[in-house]
Amino acid sequence: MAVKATDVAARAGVSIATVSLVVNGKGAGRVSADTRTRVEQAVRELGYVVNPAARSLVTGTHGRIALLTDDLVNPFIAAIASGVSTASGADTALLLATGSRPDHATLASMGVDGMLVHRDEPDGQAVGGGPVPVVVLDEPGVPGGPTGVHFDVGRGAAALGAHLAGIGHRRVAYVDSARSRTSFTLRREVFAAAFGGEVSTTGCGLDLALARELTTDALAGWRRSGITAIVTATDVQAYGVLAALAAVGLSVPHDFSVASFDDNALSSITAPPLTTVAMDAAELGRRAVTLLLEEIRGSAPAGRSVVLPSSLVIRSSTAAPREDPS
Amino acid sequence: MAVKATDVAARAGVSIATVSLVVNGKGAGRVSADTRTRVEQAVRELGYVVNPAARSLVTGTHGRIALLTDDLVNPFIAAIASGVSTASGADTALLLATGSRPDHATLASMGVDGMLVHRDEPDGQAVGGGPVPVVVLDEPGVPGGPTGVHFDVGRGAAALGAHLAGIGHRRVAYVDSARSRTSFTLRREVFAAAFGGEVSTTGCGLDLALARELTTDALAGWRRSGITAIVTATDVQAYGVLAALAAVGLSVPHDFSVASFDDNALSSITAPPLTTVAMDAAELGRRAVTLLLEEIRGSAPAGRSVVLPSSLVIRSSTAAPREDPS
DNA sequence: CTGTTAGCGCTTTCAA
DNA sequence: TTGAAAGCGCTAACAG
Repeated sequence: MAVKATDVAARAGVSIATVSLVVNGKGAGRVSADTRTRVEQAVRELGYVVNPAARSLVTGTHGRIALLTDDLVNPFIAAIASGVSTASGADTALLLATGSRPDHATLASMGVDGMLVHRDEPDGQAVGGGPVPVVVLDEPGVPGGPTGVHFDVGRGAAALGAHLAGIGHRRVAYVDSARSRTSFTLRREVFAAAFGGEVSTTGCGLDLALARELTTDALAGWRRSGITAIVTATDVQAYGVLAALAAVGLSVPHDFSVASFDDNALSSITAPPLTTVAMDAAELGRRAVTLLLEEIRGSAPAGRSVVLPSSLVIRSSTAAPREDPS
Repeated sequence: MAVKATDVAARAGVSIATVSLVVNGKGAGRVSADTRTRVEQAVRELGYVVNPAARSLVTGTHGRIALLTDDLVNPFIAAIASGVSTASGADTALLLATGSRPDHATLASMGVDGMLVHRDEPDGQAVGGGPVPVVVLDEPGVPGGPTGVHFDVGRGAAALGAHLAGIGHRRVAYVDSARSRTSFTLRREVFAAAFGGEVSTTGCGLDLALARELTTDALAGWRRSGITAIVTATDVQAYGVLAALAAVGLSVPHDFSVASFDDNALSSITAPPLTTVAMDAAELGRRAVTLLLEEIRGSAPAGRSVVLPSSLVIRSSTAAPREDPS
C-alpha cells in the first residue's frame, strides 16, 4: 500500500541507506549531487514519506509533544493551546490530552518527546522526573521542580486591590476557583491584602453558569454586608457575575464594581467592558513550547523558570462605590 | 533506560511472546491464569509500557487520530475540539493541527489512523481518498465524498429569516464569513430568501474585532438605507457588532435587532442576550469521532452523512423595528 | 499452554 | 561516495 524506502531505492537505482541519507538531509558531503537529485525525484514521483513509527523505533524520538489540560472550552485555556499550536514547529506534532484521562505514565508511553502540563494534578502525581522533559504552565510551583512558565500574577493582583481600594471600596466579595492551584491562591491572597486580608470568599468552578448561579444565590448576603465590589479569579466567572447582576436589574459599576483576572478577547466587549488583570495566554503557550523544545533538544537544562508580566486593565466595570449604600 | 518486554519476560520467567499476549489482553484461553498473574505483576513492578513505535511498526496502526482545524480560539471550534477530545476513547490519542500547516499528506505520514477535518481547504486539496479514513465536519459537501457530519443549518436560517420578517423587519444587513464554506453560503442564502434574497451582505473574518470595525464603518450606510436588523454568520461576529453598536450608544434591539448562528455558551449572557441559530458544536465533535472510529475499525463504510439539527433560539437582541425609522 | 522465529521500515555503523 | 547488514521493540504465525 504505502510506498517505502525500498521502492524509492529501486526507482532511483540506489540502496535504501542512500535514500535515508537524502530524505534526512544528511547527504551533505556523503552523497553525490547527481545521486541526490535522482533520489529526490524518485521521492517526489512516488510520493514517499518516511514511516514515522519505523523512524521512532530506531531513533527513539517521536517528533511529538503533548499538551495536558482540562476544559478546552475555557477561552483562556483555548488561547494557551492556540499559542502552543502555533509555536510548535512544522516538524513537531501536538498531542492534546484533556481531562485527567491519560496519566503521565500513559502519555509518556504514547510516544511523546515532552509534555506541557496545565492542569491540577489529581492524585498529586509528581510532575517531572519522568522519562521526558516537562514544562509546567501557569503554576508558580516550587524551586527545584520542572521548568515552568507562569505569570507574575501577584503584581496584577496587587494593582487590582490598590485600584479598588483607591476608588473607595471597603468591602469586597471574592469568587475563587473551586480547584486550588497556586496561581489562584496567589491571586486571592495578594488581592485580599489590599483589604487587610478581609474579603468574603466563595469557591466556584471555572464556568460561567456556575458563577452566575453562585452570584444569584449570594447576592442578598453581599448587599446586606455592604459589599460594593465583586472580584473573580477568572474572566469567565466574571461573565457569570455580570449576567446574574443584569438579570436582577442591577447596574455595573453603579450598584457593584466587577473585576477579574485573564483579559480574554471577549472581556473588552462585555457590558460593561471588564476591568481585569491581563495575562497573555498565547504568549504563555508559545514560551512554554520554546522551553520544552530546547530541553528536548538538550540545548538547555530543566528547572528553569520564566515569569511573564500581568497588568491591570481598567475598563468601565469598576468605579467608585455609590455614596449611599442604602 | 526504558523497560522493555524482554525485561518483563526475564522477571516473570516467560518468553516475550507471552508478555505480549498478556499486555494485549489476548491471553484468554492461551495463557494460564498463573502465568498471566506472574506477568502482570512483573509489568507492575517494572512499570512496563509497550513501546508504541514498535507496536505501530508491526501492527500498522497508531491509536491516534488528527483534528485539522483553524483557530482554536473561536469558541465554536473550541467546543467542537472539546467534544472530539471527550469522545475519543482512552486508547485513542488526539493530534491537533491548526492552521493549514500540515497538509493532509504530511499528516497522514505523521502516523494517524484517521482525520477529522474542519477547515477550509486552501488549494482545494481533495479530502478523502487518502490513505486513512476522513470525516468532514460542519460542511454539507457533496454526495459521494467522504463521511461528514454537519448541521441542518438551512432549517435554522429559514426560522431566523421568518422570525425577523415576521416581527416586521424589511431591510437587513448580513455580515458573512470572509471564507466561503458551503455552510456559510447556505446560512446566508436561506436566510436571505425570507427577504426575497435582498440582503445587504459584507464579508468579514470570523473575529470579534474585525466585525466590530466593519460595523463601525458600515453603520452610517446601514442607517441611511433603512436597515433595521443585522445578522452575522457566527456568534463571534455578532459580539463585535454588539460592541460597535454599544460604543456609539445605539441600543439593541431598539435601534437594531442583532442575530446570528452558533449559540456559544457566552451568547446567552451578552448584552442583550443574543438571538441565534443554535448548533451543538460538542455533539458535532462527538459524532464525528464516533463515525471515524467506526471506519477505522472497519465496522462501517465511508461516505456516510449525519445531519444534526439547528434551532432558532430567540432572546432579547431581536424585536420589532421602531415604528419611526427617523 | 508456551516458546521460537520472522519480519514491520527505517537509521546507522562499518566496509568496500 | 555508496552498499551491506545489524538491529530498534514488538506482534503474530507457527511449532511444540
